[in-house]
Amino acid sequence: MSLLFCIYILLIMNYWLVKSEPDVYGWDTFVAEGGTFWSGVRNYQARNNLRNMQVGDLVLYYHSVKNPAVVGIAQVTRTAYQDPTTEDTQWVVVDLAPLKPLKKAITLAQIKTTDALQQMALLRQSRLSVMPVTPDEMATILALADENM
DNA sequence: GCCAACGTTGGC
DNA sequence: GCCAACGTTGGC
Repeated sequence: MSLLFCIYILLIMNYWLVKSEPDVYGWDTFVAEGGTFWSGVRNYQARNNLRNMQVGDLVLYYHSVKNPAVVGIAQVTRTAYQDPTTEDTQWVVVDLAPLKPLKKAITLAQIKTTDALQQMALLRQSRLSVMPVTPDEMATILALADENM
């Protein structure tokens, strides 16, 4: 890949966060399966976020309810298409594949006490299950997790 | 288990 | 269009 192309990819890349309960579909299961179609979203805002995902976008994988924390990074491998788990054509899924676990999981408690993360949708819209993450927020989380990507 | 937040449904 | 009732999510 040319340098210009790499720069272009970085500029158009978007960052996201998806929630899953570890007892329902945790990171380890996700890794064991090598990825999945992200089904079951039945909320318009979350659906719209799924529709805006592009192949290659990085997705923070968040465990909700039990030990709430960002635990890994996934990558979008296919853009939105009809959710195969319903006949209703208004719902979509994307394909996600695991990229890597975070060296250090970033707990919700930690996010709440980090100044640079106070504006995260995770804190402001607690019930949203698929949400955008800004490049600054992404960089902050990766730094906290000792990741240099 | 409790409760706050909030999206949806349905009566008017 | 408003709002009460209700169901779900998710933190604690």
